[in-house]
Amino acid sequence: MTEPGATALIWLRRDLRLADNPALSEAIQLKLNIIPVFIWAPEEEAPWQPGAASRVWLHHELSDLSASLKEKGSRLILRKGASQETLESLIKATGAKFVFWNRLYEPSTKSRDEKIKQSLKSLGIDVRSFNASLLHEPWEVSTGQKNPYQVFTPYWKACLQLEHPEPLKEPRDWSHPITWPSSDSLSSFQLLPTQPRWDKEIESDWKFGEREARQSLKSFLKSFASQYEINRDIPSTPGTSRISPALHFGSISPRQIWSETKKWMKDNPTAAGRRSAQVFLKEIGWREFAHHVLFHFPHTPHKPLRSEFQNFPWKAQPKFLRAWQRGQTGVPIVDAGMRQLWKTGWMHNRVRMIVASFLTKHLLISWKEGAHWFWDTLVDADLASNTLGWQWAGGCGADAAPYFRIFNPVLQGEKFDPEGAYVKTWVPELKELSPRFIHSPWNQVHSFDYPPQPVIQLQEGRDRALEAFAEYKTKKAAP
DNA sequence: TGAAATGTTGGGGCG
DNA sequence: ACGCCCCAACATTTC
Repeated sequence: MTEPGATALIWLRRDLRLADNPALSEAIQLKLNIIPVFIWAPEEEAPWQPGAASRVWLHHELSDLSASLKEKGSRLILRKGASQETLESLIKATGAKFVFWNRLYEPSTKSRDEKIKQSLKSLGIDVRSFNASLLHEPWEVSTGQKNPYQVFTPYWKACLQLEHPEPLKEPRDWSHPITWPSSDSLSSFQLLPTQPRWDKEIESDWKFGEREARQSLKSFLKSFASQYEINRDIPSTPGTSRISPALHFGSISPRQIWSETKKWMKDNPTAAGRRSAQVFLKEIGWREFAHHVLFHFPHTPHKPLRSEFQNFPWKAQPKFLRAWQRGQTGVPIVDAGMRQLWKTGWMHNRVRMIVASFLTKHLLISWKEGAHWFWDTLVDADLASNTLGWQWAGGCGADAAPYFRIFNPVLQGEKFDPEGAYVKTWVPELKELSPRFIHSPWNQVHSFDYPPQPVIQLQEGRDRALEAFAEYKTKKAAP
């Protein structure tokens, strides 16, 4: 290891993988000595620094990536501290002439990275950034009038017209520096909880790392993809890919998903299978759309995209909010979802829509409260998707559900969890109830340790929401 | 990626 | 046999 090649820092962030990692591959292509670096600086993403569940995921992801790098004779250099100073001190310590990274798109990370790029360039460093986490850069897709899209369907149509590059192969090997800079320990990041070790449930529920992510995509395609169109709405079945947390931290990339799914479609020419695969890819599309919207409307994490909702009179209702958070609303499918989230860091997508509608419509609590709770409890928390999803539910976002589209949690339960299997898994108090009453236990006399009535009567909540939204609309129209 | 209210149709019971 | 009514099933409109 005495080659005289120049050294590159590969600043890893949410691209925690070796395959399809353009920053890494480019540096290898240039025959540079590679120093992979991860910097823990959560305050730079405030107020949306990784939440508690997200940190647990990150811990395991970093641990796995570190092991994979070791197998390659490399290392993952971990550092705590401000990103810019840390990079500068690493440059000083290693003599690196190159700093490569893959882009992030949130308001905070985007402006931080731009600033760092300028400042490193002024030091004479060759700085390059790449696209690793989106099929299409947010600025590559625009309407006929060159505006950003605000409606999903035309957005996705436009995306489908574009080329989708193949993912990069995992590099076999590359050059290492002669001496390594020092690294902090992963435990010094303190990503795992201490007092109650609530992370154990998450740890046993998920598998981490790049290899596992690709494996779970493969087994999803093999076992579930052909039935995805139907099964994805049934929360008691493993019908979804559950790939979202891996996508967030980049142990898998959307290009890899796109490419694998397209391959699968070629081998599975049944009409139903093809349709299902397209529906699955459309979900990847929603993620892209969310990044597109956040990039062009960076205020949306704290303000509604549709500005006419700016002063909507959401109610505070801390008691109801807490009941919702803890899965104690007395509405079975809502409580089941909220408890699944609390326990495993994940909630089935169909149920996310139901609990979000219940919070914003029946309880008239702000979408922002929901967004904050999800941010802290989801292992797949992603600012773009979280913001889009919650504004969709609250009716104030891009391509949002109109205010009168209110989910009835009883009907949703009966439709998508007809036997009550999902409810019984997460609300075991109700496991003796028959399917007939499982979604509306208040209709049957029982003595279970479960709220005898929902926090709000469903009819009353629905009527109140319709009234509130309608009144706000007319007030806006004639101020 | 909704649900409820309202409207329409047609089969069958029944005087 | 006929017309009336009921209501389920489906369609459309409204929130």
